[in-house]
Amino acid sequence: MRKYCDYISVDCVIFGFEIDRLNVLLVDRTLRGEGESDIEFADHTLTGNHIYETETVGDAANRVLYDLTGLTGIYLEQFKTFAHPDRLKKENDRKWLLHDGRDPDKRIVSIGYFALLATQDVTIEWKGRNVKWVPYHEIGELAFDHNEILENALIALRNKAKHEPIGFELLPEKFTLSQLQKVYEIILDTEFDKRNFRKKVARMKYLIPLDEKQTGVAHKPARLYMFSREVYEKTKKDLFDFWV
Amino acid sequence: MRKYCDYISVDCVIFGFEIDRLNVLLVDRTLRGEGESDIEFADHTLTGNHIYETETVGDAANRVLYDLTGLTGIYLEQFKTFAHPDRLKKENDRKWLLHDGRDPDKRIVSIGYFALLATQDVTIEWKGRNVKWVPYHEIGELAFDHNEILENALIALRNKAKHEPIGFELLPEKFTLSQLQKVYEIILDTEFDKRNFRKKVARMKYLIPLDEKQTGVAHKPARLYMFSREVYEKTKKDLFDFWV
DNA sequence: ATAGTAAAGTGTAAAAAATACACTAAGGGT
DNA sequence: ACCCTTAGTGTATTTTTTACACTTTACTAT
Repeated sequence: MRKYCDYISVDCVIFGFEIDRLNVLLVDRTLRGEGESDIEFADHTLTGNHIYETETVGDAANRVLYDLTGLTGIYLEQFKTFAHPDRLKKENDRKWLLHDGRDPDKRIVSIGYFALLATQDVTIEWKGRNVKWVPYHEIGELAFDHNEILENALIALRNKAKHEPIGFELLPEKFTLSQLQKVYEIILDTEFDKRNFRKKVARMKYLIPLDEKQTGVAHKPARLYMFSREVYEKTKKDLFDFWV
Repeated sequence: MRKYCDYISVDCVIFGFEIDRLNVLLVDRTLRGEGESDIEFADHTLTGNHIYETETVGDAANRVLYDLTGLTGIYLEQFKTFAHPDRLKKENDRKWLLHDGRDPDKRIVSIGYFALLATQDVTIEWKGRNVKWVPYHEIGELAFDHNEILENALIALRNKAKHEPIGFELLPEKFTLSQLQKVYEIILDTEFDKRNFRKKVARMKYLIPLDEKQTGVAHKPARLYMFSREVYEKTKKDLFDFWV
């Protein structure tokens, strides 16, 4: 059996977009005592794990993602590493570490990744685990230093989204322009004018209009679009955005 | 005496700009045998060190920077973490690790930082160490995985430079517009039209023109400018650069 | 003093992009 | 047939980008 490296871990901030919300996949940790309703302690954490001794960190992040969602090939990006000497020294942290059979005194490096996917891509059967989608703005205090990791993930996501077309990763393969606009409005916490937004994206050749329309909606169905990574790679200008 | 944490290290890619070159501060490692000119093995590495058991990673990076340059308050940014299981398994790596009294079989996480400063800010007395400036394009094969770390540092620097005003960090406190233009041309490996560049930066209020001119040049002396971080923080738009 | 030289500094016209703004079209639900 | 909801579209104005070449200034060498 493969052994874990007991001082390197990955934490994945799994973002999932849904209609008009940005969700994060959290692990619901509830320890019960003797009686069924007798909660000893409860906490939420990001998804994460130690890495195997011979595994790359990227592979470990993909493994965590797969174990919790059943998905592969998901957009995943390393954004920051957390190694503060006191990062696992909050009130309950010691309890959880002991409960997980980890050495609570060991200094653990956690390498942060964020993942992007459409909430509905995680199917019911996987949701049965002790894992759940929580809207970003409703996330309270998390165990360990996971609030800090989460904040940094959102900052990284924002910065990336401003300069590279990754909003698509949060949508199903086929999407409408209104959905795309909403993704950016939510990530960047702003609003765009519909006509100007469309004028702008119309210039991006990697946004492919399909001969297909939305179905099952109680209003004029919108045209569907796809993102073409190939066209993007070919046409992206290595632009000097300059500092503003 | 403080103990090192033997599995966490920082590597600093220290960029220094000079006239029309981007330099990197490298450690010259040459081991001699019995005779003085009898080189056993020689290599170059980035600057780095293990972190102390109770030290933050950022403090460790600043410490490395201080030990090698005597400078404090330098622009420093974490850009990526390297933890591949085989990252210290090249030909000579084992020799160096043993030579440094490190366990060659231990998997070591290295957290990468890049630092920006003006080459001339590193004074002669510090240069006496086994450390030297090497122009980026003249850097050959480095020990360990340091070429990979270096490449990633440059990519991170480029991306950052496109979207945030950090070119100033590579210049002395007072600089000319031509120097600023050169910095960006070198970092981004491109050329700008002088008039258009000036028109563009003229809009940035945090670029403060001084009532001072260059001295000691054999041509029309240029006006000097300063970067005002305060004005920048106040006036920066949280702009949607959008993806191109 | 004069001429040479090296980089500084400056303007304009044309094209492209950003901004502000409001109505009609289409389809499903009742 | 009517209503509800979202899709989809155009124009005028301002701002930004782009392409492009000559004059100015201070020092240097004679």
